[in-house]
Amino acid sequence: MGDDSPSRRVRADAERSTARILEAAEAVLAVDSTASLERIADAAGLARATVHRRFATRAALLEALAEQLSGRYLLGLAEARVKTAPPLVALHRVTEFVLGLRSDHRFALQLTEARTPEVLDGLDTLFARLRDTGAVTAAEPAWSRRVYLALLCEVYELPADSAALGPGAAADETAAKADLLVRTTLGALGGSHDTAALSPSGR
Amino acid sequence: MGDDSPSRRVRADAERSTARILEAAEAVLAVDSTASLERIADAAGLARATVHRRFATRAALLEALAEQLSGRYLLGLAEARVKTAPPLVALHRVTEFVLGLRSDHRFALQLTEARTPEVLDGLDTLFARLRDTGAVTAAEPAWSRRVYLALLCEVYELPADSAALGPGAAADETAAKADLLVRTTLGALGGSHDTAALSPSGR
DNA sequence: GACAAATGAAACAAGGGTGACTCACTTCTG
DNA sequence: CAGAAGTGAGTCACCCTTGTTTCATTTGTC
Repeated sequence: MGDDSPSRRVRADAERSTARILEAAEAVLAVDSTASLERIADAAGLARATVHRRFATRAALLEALAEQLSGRYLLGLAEARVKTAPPLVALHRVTEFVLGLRSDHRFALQLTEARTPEVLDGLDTLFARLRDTGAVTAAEPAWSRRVYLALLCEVYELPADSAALGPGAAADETAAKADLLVRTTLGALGGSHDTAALSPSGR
Repeated sequence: MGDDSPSRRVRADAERSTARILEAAEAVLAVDSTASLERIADAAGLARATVHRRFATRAALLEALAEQLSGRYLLGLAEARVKTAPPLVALHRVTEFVLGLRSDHRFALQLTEARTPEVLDGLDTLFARLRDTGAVTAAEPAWSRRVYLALLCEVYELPADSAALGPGAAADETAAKADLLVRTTLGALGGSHDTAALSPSGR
């Protein structure tokens, strides 16, 4: 799916343009999901015609964007060893990974096509394992996943100096947010509050 | 603000039209917030011209819609005695009231103008009182409010037969959802899990 | 029943977004 | 350096939405 036959070469700056378009699209659409292609092109520092050359239609651009976002999430799930690592550890790792992304998650999660079945399945198996461990009371993984994602958006948009993050949050914002999100999610889902065993000494 | 001078009479069917427009707008815009006025008019069973007669511009319609929604929330807060009743009871009452509304809350909460300062303040004082009671650990009412509203959307969209609602949910769906939401919120915010004292025998 | 209010249908102009195309120009790559 | 790939700027047609207006018709209300 990557390189073609040697006959047709893809120039380096063309790929750079594509990346810049996707980047700009994510930033602009996060603010206003109805923004015109021209505004996206401006944000990317390119002409609108160039956007059309990369992505034939607006829908194609959105699709590519969704695919990219889904890919990032999948990578995070894989790196966290969602299926094998101790579920609490995996949850923490996924959370830190996702919060570390520059994506605007409220936008990303609204993008229907970004919620790939694979991503959802990954989270669901994680929450199923958390339930089997007893870390979570909620029976339905799908429900747990929804709660987690909803809280993810709220935590993500939390200002860095919020008191909700606890003391010393400025030191490592992402870690503090991950702690808060894990704690809040487990509490919401009726877990036994043993999260202290996770955050303290280790890192 | 209701009746005018006797000189100008507002016919009954006109008010009915206005109500139908707002109703249809809420339903249609909840699905697609960029839906055209024509689709709203169709859903209301009226001509687009009539919509324009009631609301000069699209913005005016949205504003009226937001005002209506905000009014409903304010009514719920008032009826729950947010400022005087025992906070846990008030929280439960607000929740039941809001879940009983036919509004699509995910849409309503996205509608910026519907989040009136009054509504936000009402919730914030409620969560401040919950914190003072010890029912909630989270220090910042604003954070508690955000968590509550985020979970509200998820609970609201939960299918009636979801296992997350627990046994016997079909009996009174709204009550079951309210229980779930209160329990989940208090858990998320680190409350002492004494919610059993609320739901069982009373109602 | 009479009068005024309200509506439906239709046409209209204005504005904006999308997508396709051309052509001159710049920038990579071999 | 030479040719090909990529880009910018401009134009064009098309469609959809918004907002306005007109006129015949229906519907409340007194």
